[in-house]
Amino acid sequence: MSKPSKDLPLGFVDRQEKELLVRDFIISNIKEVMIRYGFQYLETPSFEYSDSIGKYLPDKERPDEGVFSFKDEKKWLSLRYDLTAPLARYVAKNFLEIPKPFKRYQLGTVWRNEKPGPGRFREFLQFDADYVGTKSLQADAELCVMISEILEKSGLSKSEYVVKISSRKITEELFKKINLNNNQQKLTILRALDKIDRLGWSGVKELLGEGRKDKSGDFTKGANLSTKNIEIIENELKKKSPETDDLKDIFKLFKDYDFNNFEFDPSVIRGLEYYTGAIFEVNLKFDIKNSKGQIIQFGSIGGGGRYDNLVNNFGNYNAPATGISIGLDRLVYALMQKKEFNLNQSKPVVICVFDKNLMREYIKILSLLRKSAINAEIYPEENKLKKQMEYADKIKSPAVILYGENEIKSGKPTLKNLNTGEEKSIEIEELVNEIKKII
RNA sequence: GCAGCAGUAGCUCAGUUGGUUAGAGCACUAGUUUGUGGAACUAGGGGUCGGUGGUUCGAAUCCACCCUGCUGUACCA
Repeated sequence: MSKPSKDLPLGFVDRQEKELLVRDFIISNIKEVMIRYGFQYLETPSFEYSDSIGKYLPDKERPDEGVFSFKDEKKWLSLRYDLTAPLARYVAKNFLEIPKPFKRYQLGTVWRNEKPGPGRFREFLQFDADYVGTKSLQADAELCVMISEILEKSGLSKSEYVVKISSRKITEELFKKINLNNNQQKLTILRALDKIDRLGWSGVKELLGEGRKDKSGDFTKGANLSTKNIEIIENELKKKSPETDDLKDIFKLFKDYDFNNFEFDPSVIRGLEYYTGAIFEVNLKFDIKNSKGQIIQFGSIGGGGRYDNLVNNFGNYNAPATGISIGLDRLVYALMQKKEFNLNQSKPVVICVFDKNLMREYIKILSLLRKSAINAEIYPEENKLKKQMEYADKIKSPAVILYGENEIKSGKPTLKNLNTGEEKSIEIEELVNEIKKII
């Protein structure tokens, strides 16, 4: 009989305490900022009906790739791939009850059924803040300011990240200018423009024209634009300041907020078709390495934008909205390379067991310590002292308490400081004070 | 999906032009110390050499296919 595999499915990972503590630290910053900015906390389920999260199901055995799905009785269910679509569904469902505008934030795991890349997994934690029910660009501006406050609280300096901003309106006007109506072609163009930072203008121009062969030999079909139109696009997108009203307004607001860690970048596209206005992307400005020390194409750690029609997809309510999300695990991954976090939670003092018949005494000491808010535990069984010491050392315990034959006579346990190795004989009543000196 | 690289102990890796019984460091277990961790010393356990098939007297080593991982590229509502 073959044993169960200890491998994990592609793109899924175990996450250990060191990483989780950094993540918790960031989450606590997020919550603090969210409360300060007046966002309310929401949780929606992991599964939604597949059509609710934006996947249209063809008459096939399985829904399209990209999401994890299964068929429940008659309907297809899918694990959510982001938190924005569930929000739109929630707003449409509860439209009459919720405040307008509705500001909500959410932390939740999302799943994507696609090939994982460096720092990208098929299961990851996302943070998402949205502002539903207002067209005001003050909402968009505030989201950028807010995200930057979270990043800086979490340890990034202004020179280490930047919020890039563009607007769907820029490309729309561009399409008018070159008289383009073909939706498929528009998509191809947007995808091409999205790659400027990686491929540079030369690569992008190939993609706008006939196509591009990458170094792996794979050929990507282009948008087949004329040389003249490609030139128009290049000229428009090389402009250093925006000409659309929405961005002009947002930039004015940034000034009022005294926020300046942003960059106008018309190549920010974000692929998503539902964006209708401003688009944001949060980028790190330092190199990220993998476990082998190679510098990798890390991409952005988050982004968002205005999506004025998404809620309307679910019904008759009209709720313009704007939102931003951060991939928390990616942020943690990057942050841990940049900074030493000293977030080790204080480990328990270990009470060694010399004789299981003395358990009553050990538990007395244990209770005393725990009541005084000292993390403590009893080694679970009678064992060689060496074993118990090794255990305490392994978990980085600050101290052990020895209470055996020798100590029982005087009634005074020995407290051993595991950093210095120093041992002291101490009255039980004084243990708490002595331990507090150590930790 | 396409392409490049890789897969040898729990981890990091060595293994010569194909040649007996496949190694090292770290980790692990036991002991030196039956009441003392982190250091040292001694001993020990642990491998379908990613898998399957082929070439060969003989394969970790060569060939084919497959699987897995990494990196790039494509896609990402």
